[in-house]
Amino acid sequence: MESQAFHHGNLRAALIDAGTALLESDGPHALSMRELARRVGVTPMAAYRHFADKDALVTAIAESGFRALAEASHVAMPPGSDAHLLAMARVYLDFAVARPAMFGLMFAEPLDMGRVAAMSDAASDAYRPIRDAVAAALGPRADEDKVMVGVIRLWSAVHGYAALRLSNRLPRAATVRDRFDEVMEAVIASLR
Amino acid sequence: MESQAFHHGNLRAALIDAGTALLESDGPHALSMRELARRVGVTPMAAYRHFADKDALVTAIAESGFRALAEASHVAMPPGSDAHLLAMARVYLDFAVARPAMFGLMFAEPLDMGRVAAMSDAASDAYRPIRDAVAAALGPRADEDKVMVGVIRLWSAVHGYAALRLSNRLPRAATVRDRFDEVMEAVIASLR
DNA sequence: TGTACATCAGTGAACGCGCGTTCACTGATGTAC
DNA sequence: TGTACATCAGTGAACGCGCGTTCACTGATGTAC
Repeated sequence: MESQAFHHGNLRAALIDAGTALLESDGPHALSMRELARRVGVTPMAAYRHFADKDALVTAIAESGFRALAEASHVAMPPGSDAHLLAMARVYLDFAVARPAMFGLMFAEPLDMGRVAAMSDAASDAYRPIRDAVAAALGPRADEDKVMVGVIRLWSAVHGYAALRLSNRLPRAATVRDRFDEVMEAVIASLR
Repeated sequence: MESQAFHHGNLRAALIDAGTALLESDGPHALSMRELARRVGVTPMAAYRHFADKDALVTAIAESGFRALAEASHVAMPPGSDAHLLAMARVYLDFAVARPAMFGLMFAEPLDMGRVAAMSDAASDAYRPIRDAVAAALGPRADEDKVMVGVIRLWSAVHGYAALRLSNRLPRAATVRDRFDEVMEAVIASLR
């Protein structure tokens, strides 16, 4: 794929990929239209053929993060079991640890979910596995309201742990995986 | 305090205050040495008499946020009770909701706690009330390790809820205060 | 199968801007005698 | 109490930079006939 063609072929995807890489290696401040165009080997203005402005590109990058997270959340394991919930929690934490800048970007702004439809969809895709897993764990007798509270309890705990760990605000001893498992098991056990 | 004096008098504090205000009104991107100097009515270079560089100023602003949070965390209530823990959780959430940009800044970077001593102190001040409250709730028989796990469970839940709420990732119905109380009560009840 | 031409996806130069920070300086303050 | 002078806390002009975005353009592609 190194043709010198005038037409790039898949510039949109290439920009998002370059953005994802740059985000992780140099942080969110490094994300710029010019630098991404440079990395993809294209004129700054070429990006504007695919994104209305910088904000649109950044949003698309965050969106791709949500999609990756949603994909990783499909854990092959009997749904409804405690082990299933724990496995999903681990996926979430592992994602945050492996891609801290992306994780930060995804939750950085109150990205107006109404305005950016695709973003909203991607985020929902990430939300659904959690919801379904909790619903399965609580059993068919739990109504939607109970499921929602369960989701919030679990998600808050996992997200909070991940966020605090990334920002180095947790006591040292807490950052090893076993501590995470211990904490999550307690949360999960208390869910029903 | 509107003297036209050559010497400002308390430039350092004025810059931090202006930064706090600007942060909340215009977001973290708006924080700049030049703009803050402008707002305080001083030459851009004057700020460098008090801060080595921009990073130092921003860190000082985040630090002031931690101090404000720590101060607000001194809840007048019998320590050790569930109500005390719930009240502290509310303080945390209220802080995040009232000052979302500050909250974001405080946890934005893995602010190298070793490098910036004052920052580390301020963050510790914010941590201690939580720790003490959990220790009181668990009683004197709980060893330090047990307390730590309790702190992580509570803090993760509160922080995660706050972070998710600020980024608009929670289901709508979950954002009202009653839902928060419900969730936190469940967490607190399951602590011991 | 061949060609005209509309459309698509880039180029390239330029703009105005605000930023962090440098440098050399000067007015205000406070302390030693 | 008065004054010399070191130090402190600002000024003011300038730098170089990278950015987002504008404008007018041109080469490549693919479709209609």
